[in-house]
Amino acid sequence: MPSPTYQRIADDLRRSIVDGVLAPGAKVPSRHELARQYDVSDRVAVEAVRLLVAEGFVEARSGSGSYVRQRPERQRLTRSWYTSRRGGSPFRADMAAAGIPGTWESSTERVPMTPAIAARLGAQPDAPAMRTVYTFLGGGRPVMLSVSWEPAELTSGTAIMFPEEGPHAGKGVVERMAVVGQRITHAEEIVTARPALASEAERLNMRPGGTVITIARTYRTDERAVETADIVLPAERYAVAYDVPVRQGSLT
Amino acid sequence: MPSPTYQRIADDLRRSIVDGVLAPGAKVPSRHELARQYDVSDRVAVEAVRLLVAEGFVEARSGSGSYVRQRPERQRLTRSWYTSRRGGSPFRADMAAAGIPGTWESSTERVPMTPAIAARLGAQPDAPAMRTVYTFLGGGRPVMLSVSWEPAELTSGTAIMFPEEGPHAGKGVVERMAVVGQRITHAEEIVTARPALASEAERLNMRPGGTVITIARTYRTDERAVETADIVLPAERYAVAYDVPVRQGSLT
DNA sequence: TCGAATTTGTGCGTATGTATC
DNA sequence: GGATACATACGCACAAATTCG
Repeated sequence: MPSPTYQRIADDLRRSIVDGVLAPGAKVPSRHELARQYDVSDRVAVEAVRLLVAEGFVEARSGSGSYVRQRPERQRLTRSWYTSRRGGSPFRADMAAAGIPGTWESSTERVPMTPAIAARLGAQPDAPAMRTVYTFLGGGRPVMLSVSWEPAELTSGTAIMFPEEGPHAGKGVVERMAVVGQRITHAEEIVTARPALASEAERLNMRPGGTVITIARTYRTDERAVETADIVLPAERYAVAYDVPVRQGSLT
Repeated sequence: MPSPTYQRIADDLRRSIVDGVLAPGAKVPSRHELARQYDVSDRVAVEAVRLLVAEGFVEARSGSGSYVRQRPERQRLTRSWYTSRRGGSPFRADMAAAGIPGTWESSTERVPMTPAIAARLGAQPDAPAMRTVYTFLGGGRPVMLSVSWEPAELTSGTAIMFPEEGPHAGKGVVERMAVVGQRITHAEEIVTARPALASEAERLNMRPGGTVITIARTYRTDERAVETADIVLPAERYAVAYDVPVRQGSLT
């Protein structure tokens, strides 16, 4: 069972691209040319190029041509405890490491928890929560989305009720929760990847169908979960770095 | 600028799927039916369904029909130090947690380091290394790939030269390196996601174009890097979990 | 500024092969 | 074996964007 023709053409072009024969920015043969070169109908050439576009190798500009995409360099997001020291935000520290000014916009609302969030926070479904929606900006452009949930029970009526208002704004969850006596000792982060939702792709300036990394983060004290967030970032532009301490098994 | 017809059809179907109107396993209208319903050519219906297939919402079975795919449940891979205790392998522990027997195949060769690997290990390019290629199996099926590199200088001529042979086979890097006096204290893991290479998709039983999570892991002592590995797993079937210790800033 | 050529995006109708039921 | 459905392919057409003389 031979590969279909459009696959074979796509394979040829893909190899040329990864081998550098077709450099980033270079023009991919137009569909007329491909059709001629491979002696096929123009529709087949269209399918081949369409595949490469879906894979992110090629960017097609209507009226102009199709060009080899330059993949952006991946920026590293450090997700370890020591970036949250010094009262700064981890996000700002990461951006600073890349020489980019990091800022964010947010809005907070009091809403009932969804069932999934309630499970993560160990609360009753529909328990009241403060939900804060963040858009993180690197150099003014949106680069990361996050939705954070805190049990209203913990913060209602305190100075940290609204995460991004008051004297503790922008200080990070660990310091804020300390204000109400919650001593966070660790965070759980569950990382995976999936296709971007249409709304996410639009907000993050991604091509539709691109993939995002998601991090489900839950901050905990030794007793309970005090905050959980869903973080979304474009997989093409980011990698997340963890430092995992290794304890030698002294009992073996 | 109205969306093209095939997009509109795909949008309708996608919404039906995520809303549950079309349940997993349900049959998607055939292209003839779609063409009739939307009063378009069958080619347009083909494009619409093809899009959903590429997005992973639909599985097309030739001769039978197109069906709503049920997304597999994500299995959690715990990547924290405490799973490596007790002399077992972290992978086997994770699989056991899911009730699946975990095994692996491997082969080891002495080869020079690639430039990228040498940089990760802090070695000269082309320095000799022991490279071990793993295929991890869950219930007999391949679920994870990994390529591990160790500086030959550390293990040459010792009992742990071949990671999967001898008395220390299958014990994990931490215990093996302890045998040659290397006390591993932490691991760095850099996580990201990208489209699967054709060879990876085939080995992992993924659909072509699917996305994989990659983990670049480096084990270190306090002095140096002693092992590094590239781990590849299907994003649809896995999530990786980290437990991040949080140190309260006592100096602030 | 205009207009022609090029290129992509989308669409139509048809045809053939093959897998499934 | 026949009906159905998907996969691939051909050839053509037109709109919109871009390029360039």
